[in-house]
Amino acid sequence: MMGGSMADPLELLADRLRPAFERVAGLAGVDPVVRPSEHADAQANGALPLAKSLGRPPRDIAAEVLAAVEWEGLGTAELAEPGFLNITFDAGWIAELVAAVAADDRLGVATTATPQTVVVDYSAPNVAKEIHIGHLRTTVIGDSLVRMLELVGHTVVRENHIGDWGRPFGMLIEHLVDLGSDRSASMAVGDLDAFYKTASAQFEHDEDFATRARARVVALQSLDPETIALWRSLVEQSATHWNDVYGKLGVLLTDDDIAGESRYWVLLPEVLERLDATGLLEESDGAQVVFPPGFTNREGQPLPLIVRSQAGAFTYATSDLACVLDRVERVGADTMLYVVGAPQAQHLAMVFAVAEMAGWLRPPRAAVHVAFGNVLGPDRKMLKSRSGEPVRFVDVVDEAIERGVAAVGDKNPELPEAEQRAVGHAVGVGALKYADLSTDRIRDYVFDWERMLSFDGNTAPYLQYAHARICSIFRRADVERTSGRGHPPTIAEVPERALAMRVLGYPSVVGEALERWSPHRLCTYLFELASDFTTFYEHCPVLRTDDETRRSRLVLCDVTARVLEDGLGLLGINAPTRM
RNA sequence: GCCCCCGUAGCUCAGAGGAUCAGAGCAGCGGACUUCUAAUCCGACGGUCGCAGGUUCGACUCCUGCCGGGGGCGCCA
Repeated sequence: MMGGSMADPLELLADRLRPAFERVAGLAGVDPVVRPSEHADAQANGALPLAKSLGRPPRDIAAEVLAAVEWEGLGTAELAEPGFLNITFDAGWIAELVAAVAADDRLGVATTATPQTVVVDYSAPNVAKEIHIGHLRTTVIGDSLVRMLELVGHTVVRENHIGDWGRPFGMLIEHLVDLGSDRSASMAVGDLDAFYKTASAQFEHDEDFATRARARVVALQSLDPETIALWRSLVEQSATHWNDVYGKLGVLLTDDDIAGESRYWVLLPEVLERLDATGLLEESDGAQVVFPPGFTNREGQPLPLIVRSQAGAFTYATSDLACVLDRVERVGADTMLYVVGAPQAQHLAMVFAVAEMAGWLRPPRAAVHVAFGNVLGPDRKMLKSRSGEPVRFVDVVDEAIERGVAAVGDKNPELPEAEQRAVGHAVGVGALKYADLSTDRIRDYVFDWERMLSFDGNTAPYLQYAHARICSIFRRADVERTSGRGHPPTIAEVPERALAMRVLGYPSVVGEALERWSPHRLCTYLFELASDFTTFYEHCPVLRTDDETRRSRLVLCDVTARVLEDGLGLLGINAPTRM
């Protein structure tokens, strides 16, 4: 799934060293273990692990490799004890690579040699329920993965697995009926949670209502036209609500991506039949179950995946299995990503295990749980509103935008008002998304407006600011951004070299982020890139220097800004040209 | 009780293909604005990488056991 690179000096170095290591070792497939180094541009550690198997001192191996490699045009290498090779690249070589990247619309990011169809399951709000802070991570992480996968050339199928089916819909529809169809239209703008709660409370306390609700479930499942119409209106009005959030947030999901539970419902009997046909289905306490090996319950007994309850109802496990079948057989998915919270790990592991047992999920076809931790409040507990309710997603996005606009207006009051709003929107939403994406997804993270909106440190505004400064340089320079592309810059000063090297690492980082399904890898890189740029900016005048240096540095500025913009784009974050 | 995840500087977090990785940002301290946007930069300070063992030439990184925090564990999704 790697993105791959055409210009990463570390990869090119590894390619150059590998044959030498293999020759010296007399083995194939030797890893030269090339890494960034503090003592040079790169180090090759490959001699160390080889020492034991070859029974030779690592320094002898390294010395032999050093002698066997053609260094001309690439750089110089030194041997360091006990067997490292420290490599310093020729400035001219780095400059040529930068020129190649700058001339490339893709900034060196190659398309994959093995394009796949990848289903990305993310966001998953519920019909007639408020979309809340708990949906932030899945939405933002999933969207970023979609963008990265598309960039490297995979066919991506977004699936928004909304909760739009099941028992609760009896009471929800009955409540809608009670409100009257004329009032139903206003539900979307009202409080969805209030709607759900009222229905739920009435279900518990009003026996008549509960009876109607139960009957309504039956009507729904027999696809009674009137009931379906009511159901559809609930779905549509809820969609309006979350589409509002998606729109403000700048998320790719549309109504076309909706693949809710209702879609899989018709496949449930087939799931059972097919499980039965494979002989996996067992009866346990009156329920139909499958026992995937390796899972135990409280008593240490085998833990079943229940696909049909005692009462004869299908479960969400059945639905998830149907989902696997659909994605494999209809969509033709090679890889299925489930961007779902970490607590679901066991459930998903069991579903995947059963799908494998049934032969629906044979390697290399793979299902991956892209798990993530919680969003925590300042008290380090799950973020809640003051009333103890989950925080509404729309409120968070609105506040982010408000804060972003306020910050921009505060820092740059000269900006025309319309631009202040647009830039503020990008800054606020960027800050929100970046705060979420920049932490290793498996961990919980602490939600903090102050920190995410700070212009210092590893934040979106800092990256956006670096980008805007570069754009400002070009406005002042009054030259076309494209003018220097393809011309090798002069790599003389330390900050120029550091910046150039960093730029060249972009494709590998995209590959790494995809390999681990971890956008935060890309965030770390972009922060380092922005830091390298500001150091360069402080120490290397671009405009106030001789023409030749100016031309050279503008090349670095241009390519840096493009990597920043492109990288932020992969995170779903806009890079304004002015802040 | 069993299983999963997390534990790195005062705070928030990187680093997990073993070695030349003890890192960044923030806060605090000391500097740098007749600016290419100081929304920034530079410097010093700051940690027995939860604890204890083990494997190895070498462990923040791998293994085992503890401790602490969070989560999951049959008919809700």
